[in-house]
This record gives sequence, structure tokens and C-alpha cells, in this order.
Amino acid sequence: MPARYEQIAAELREAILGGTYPVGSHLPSEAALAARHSAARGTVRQAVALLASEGLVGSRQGARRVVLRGERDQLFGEPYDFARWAGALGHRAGGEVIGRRRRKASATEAVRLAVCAGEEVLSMLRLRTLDGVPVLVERAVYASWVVPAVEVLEPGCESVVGALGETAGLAFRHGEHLIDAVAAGVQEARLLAVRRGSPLLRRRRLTSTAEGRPVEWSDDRYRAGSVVFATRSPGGVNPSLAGQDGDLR
Amino acid sequence: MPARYEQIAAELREAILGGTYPVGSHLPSEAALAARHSAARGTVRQAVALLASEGLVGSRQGARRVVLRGERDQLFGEPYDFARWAGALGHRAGGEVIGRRRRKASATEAVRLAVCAGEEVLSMLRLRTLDGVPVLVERAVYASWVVPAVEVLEPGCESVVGALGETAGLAFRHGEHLIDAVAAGVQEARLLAVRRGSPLLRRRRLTSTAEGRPVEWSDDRYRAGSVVFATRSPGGVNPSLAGQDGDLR
DNA sequence: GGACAAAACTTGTGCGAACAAGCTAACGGC
DNA sequence: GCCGTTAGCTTGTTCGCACAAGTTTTGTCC
Repeated sequence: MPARYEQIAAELREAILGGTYPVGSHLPSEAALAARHSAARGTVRQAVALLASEGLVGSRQGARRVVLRGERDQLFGEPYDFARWAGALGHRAGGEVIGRRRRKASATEAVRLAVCAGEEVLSMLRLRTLDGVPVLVERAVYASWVVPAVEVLEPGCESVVGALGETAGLAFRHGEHLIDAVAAGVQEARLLAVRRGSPLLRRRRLTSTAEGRPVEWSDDRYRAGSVVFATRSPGGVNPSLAGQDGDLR
Repeated sequence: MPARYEQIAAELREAILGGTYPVGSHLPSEAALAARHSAARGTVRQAVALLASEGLVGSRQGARRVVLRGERDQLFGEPYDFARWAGALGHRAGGEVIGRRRRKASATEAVRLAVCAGEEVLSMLRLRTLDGVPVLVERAVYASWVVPAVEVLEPGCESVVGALGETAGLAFRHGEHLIDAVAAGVQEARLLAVRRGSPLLRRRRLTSTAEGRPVEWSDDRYRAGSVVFATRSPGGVNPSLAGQDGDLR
């Protein structure tokens, strides 16, 4: 059973999304909510803090909380899962594994995955499609300690992260994203059916366990025009200067 | 004076960044921190929750908190300010205003800025440079209620947001970002000194006051290779399908 | 020594109270 | 009617306590 404050948050969230509290309207006061749910004010505050972190409500000392958004945006805060994401948006995800092999970790990969340099990792190249249209080239590297669990998965498996969550009982969260634009190379142009040099949106992402242990480091390149990344700010999108490999410094 | 939990958080943050608690090490227990600062455990929990939201520490029920990062990344959570950002990274920001005029808000702009459709807004086109190299074309639109405050600023003003914060006493935070890749058009190619069709990283961003009132809606296009956007996940980067205008749905 | 069980420790959740700080609306004087 | 003051409401911060749930260490038995 979820925690009490999560229940209250879920109820409020549904009410907001369902239109009971339209955008711009005020939420009931914490005292009122506490009375309604027979909970302490602190518990209610935990609930609304959750909604605030999702960007649904805003607050100002002294004034009642205001509803800022009336629609959920897709999968906020959840770890990346292409298949689930596409499904939630009513589209059909497909794809194929172009290549999969073990090799030694590069210096950057070793740092990202917090493994020793030269340790063996699993490298995987995948093409993802949306409703049959190729939209994404994914180059993922898995940390050595999950390689056995990943290798037993059938190559056609659509969601490595999802499957690992079930078989290995691991909870994931995303750690970091580095986003920039690059020109399509020869291989990407062929796979995505675009001209060489046309713009691609690149996202390098690190998936970690809930405790912060890195699992997967991936370089994803999206065809321009196919997807838009959305983010809200407390949580912060921050430009940083690009180095040779665009690492954070 | 900042709140108690912010002081404790700041102290812990400095200790982590300063190497007192190296990456991978454990933080003292909440009880120990509470005793050291003569504060209640709840207050300490608020402090470490802040650090956790910044991605500096992780936690697991029953086990001590672990330090996840030892370096601050640039300006996390702060509202966008090109000049300040560049300065913090040791680079010289420059730029010029190409155009500035009042006009009626488009439908999208009206929605974004939460003003009535057709209301007058201030449109501004700017070229930004880093160490003399053009890196960014910025097309910003300001909500009518701040137009007077914006117009009195000299055109050479490097930081509109910063200036408004000082003159009007407004506190800002970012609301939303939409990030994708586009090909350079004729104007952008000329301004950024790249070939037409070469990849640009586009970020459309909404800046709001702390209470959630929209102030600025801007379409920023960065030359590929010049910047990388970084973000951490609780706070969420979420791909969404691209519509005609890439709006969230 | 090694495996198992218990104890000690640590974080997660929840309650209730109190005061501070800021906002709103009602009230009263002009 | 208009405006300033005031009283009441609402959120922000802090305290202290208690128990639940999970982890780590200790200790014991074989």
C-alpha cells in the first residue's frame, strides 16, 4: 500500500487532471485538506509538495495554492522506456537490434557507468520505429554487473529496462541527460532514411538504480521533427559548454 | 536570513563539494547531524531532501545516505541568464539586439504567456556570442504586463531577466522547456555563420515568476557543437511527439 | 571458520503543536 | 466612494515524539 501522503497526492492529482480544480483556481487550504482526509497538516504538506515538484501547483506564502496545469504530461519522472512511452501516446513502437557484443569499456563509459576502465561491458545498437517510421538510433552500453541479466533477454525484447525491472527486481531512475544537436552520419542517414548531414537530436542518458548505481549509458539520436523533449525547471535544464565529447565538467 | 534547513543544506553542500565527504562515502546519520546542529531531525531531513533534489546524495531506507556527486554543475535550477551563465564558465558573453517591436500575440504565444489572444506583446530578436563567436539566435516574446519594464532597459542590456529582477524586484524561475533539433534557415545561417540546413539545437523556454506567472516565451537556436543541455531526472526530461508547432499536449 | 539469528542502527512515515511571515478581506474613518 | 488599518486566514519553518521498515553489525551456535 502506498504511503498516506501519496494517496492524498494521487487523489488531488486526479481531481486536478479531472477538472475539479481548474487551472488558475485555488486548492483547499492545508487545514481543510487535513480535516477532510483526517491527516496531520504535515502529511498534507508532503502530498502537495509532491504535486508542486510535478509542476501541477504553485504556492506563495500566505496565499492559497494555485493550480498551474490541468494536464499530465507524458511519463514525467519515470525512467525512459521507449515502448511504454510510445504506447502511452497511442503509437506503435517497433525496432530491431542491429548489433550486440561484449567489449571493453572506453574511458568515458567507465566513468559514466562507474566501472573500472577496460572492464567488459555490453554494447548494443538498436533502431527504433514509431508506427513503422524509423525515428531513433540507440547506442547503449550496459554495466558489467547487469550484462548477464541483459544477455538472457531475447534480442527482440522491446524494453530492456522494463524487463530488467521484472526479472531482476530492479528499480530505475534516470540520472543524467546530455542533449545537443548533431548532423547525421552515413550510418544514421541510412538507418533513419534521411540525408547525410541533416539535423538529429542527440540525447545521451544515464539510467541508474534508485540507489544511484549506474546501469546503462546510451547515445540516442532522434530524427529531427519526430520528438520534442520537454522538461520543467526545478530539476533544471542547464546548458554547459561542449567539450570534445560534450561531457559535463 | 535563510531558513535553518537551508543553512544546514548549504553547509553540507560545501562539505561535499569540498571533498569532506567524497563520492561514494556515507553522510553522517540524521540523528548525528541533528545533534551537531542542535536541530530537530525533521529540519535535517528538509536539508538533505534539498541535496537529494539536487542529485548530490542518494538514499535508501535503512542505509546511510550516499554521496553521488562531488562537483556542482552549472547553475542548476536557476533561471536562464546567458550572460551570467557564460561568466560562470569563464567565457565572455556578447551579442546584439537585431530587432525589437511591439505586436499582437499569436495564438501559441497567448497560451504560453497566459494573456488574451491579440494582446500586445514585445517581440525581440537577438544574436548572442561567446568569446566573439556567434552561438545563439534568440527570439523572445514578453508578456504585456512586463513590457513597460523591459522597454526602459537599454537595448545593449545583456540580461533582461537579471535587470528585471533588480529593477522590478521580480523573482524568476523557469517553467518549461521544449527541446528539439532543426535545420538552420537562411537568416539563422547568416547570423550564426553556418551553412543553411546545418543542425541547430532549438530550445523553447518559458520563464515565469516564482508564483507561476509567465513572463517570457522564447525560441532559442544554438549552433550545433557549441552547447550541451544537461539535466537530471527527477524533474524529468520527457520526449513527446512533435506536433505542427511542437507544443505539449 | 561459517551460517544463522538477534540486536542495534538508520531512514521513511505520521502525528500534533507552536510561532513567523505574508496575503486577503472586512471594517471604519474621511 | 475611497483609502488605510486591522483582524483573520494560509503557508513556511521548526520542534519533539512514535512507530514502521529496511540495513548493518554483532554475537552465538555448530
